Amino acid sequence: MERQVPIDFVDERLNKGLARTGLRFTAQRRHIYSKLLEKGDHPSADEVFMRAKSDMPDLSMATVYNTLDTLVKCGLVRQVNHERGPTRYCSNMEKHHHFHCTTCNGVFDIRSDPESGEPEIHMPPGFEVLQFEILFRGICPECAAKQAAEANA
Amino acid sequence: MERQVPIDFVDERLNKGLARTGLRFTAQRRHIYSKLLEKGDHPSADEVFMRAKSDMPDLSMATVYNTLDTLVKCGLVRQVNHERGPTRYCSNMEKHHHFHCTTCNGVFDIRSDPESGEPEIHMPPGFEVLQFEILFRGICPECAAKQAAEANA
DNA sequence: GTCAAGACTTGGAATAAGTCTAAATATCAG
DNA sequence: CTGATATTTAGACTTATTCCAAGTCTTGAC
Repeated sequence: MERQVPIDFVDERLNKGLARTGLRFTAQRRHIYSKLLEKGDHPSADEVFMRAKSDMPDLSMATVYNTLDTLVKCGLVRQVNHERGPTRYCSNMEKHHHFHCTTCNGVFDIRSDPESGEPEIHMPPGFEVLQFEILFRGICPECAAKQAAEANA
Repeated sequence: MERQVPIDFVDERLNKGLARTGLRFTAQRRHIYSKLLEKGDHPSADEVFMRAKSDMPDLSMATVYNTLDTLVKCGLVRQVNHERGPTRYCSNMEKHHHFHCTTCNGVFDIRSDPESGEPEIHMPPGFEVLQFEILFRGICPECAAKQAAEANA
């Protein structure tokens, strides 16, 4: 299940992401990010902490939370919240969707078909979809109006 | 913003829902459910508590949590979790999707076009969509296999 | 109607997840 | 190398939710 992620790849991505936002490159950020990429699953902050701590024993939980937030801000990681419970993190930034198993609570990536430009979904075999929901994110009319008013002030 | 919800309507729905699962009709369940229907928004448990408590001062927070879970089980209410933060509740059970405003954190219902059978989405004017995600729920291959094995045992 | 059995509600204690704070440490530009 | 600033850390704190045990209400049987 473990993926070998070349450290240069981690460094390059991380550097780019951090540079974009003027943040610093640190050993902790590199370590946590590489742990996320290594196993491309959807761990909670707690799971990230345990995985990362085994190789970096002085790491603190606060740093894990800080770093995860940082990675999200840098656009290197997505937050995933589909249910009551701890936030999970997803290091796959390719356009994709999620499948949430209501039995084991697992989260699986479902990629949009990369061939076609269309948002065609290719559900991998074995997944039984009982329900789906589309979640839009953006700016609501009221907030958009406020922002427009401020811009004109 | 308040909707007048005829109490008979509340009672009928609630009765049906509870009957399906063998649960009892109580004053608290009726009260909380009618509060949810009255203002068709997406309140957190805490907000529900405050709204409901004003008319029913002895109501406890524990009952609000219990009742919300009960209503979810009865299929009268949906849980909504799109971000880190308290769970929200949605009493609109018609097929629809959600828009999450990243500025004010508000949640808005986006209905699937009811005319066409197609999952065509009609985004109301003023909403600026920056991103969207499809969330599937169901059973993953591993859990499905386990269930099948158990069924054959 | 009365009663027992079980369902429901309640307040408060307990837990889990995440945030905040202030001091120590690391990084970077010059 | 040094100062300015960003980052990390441990632990206290807050918030959201769950658990628990005692009391109350509902219901069906008589």
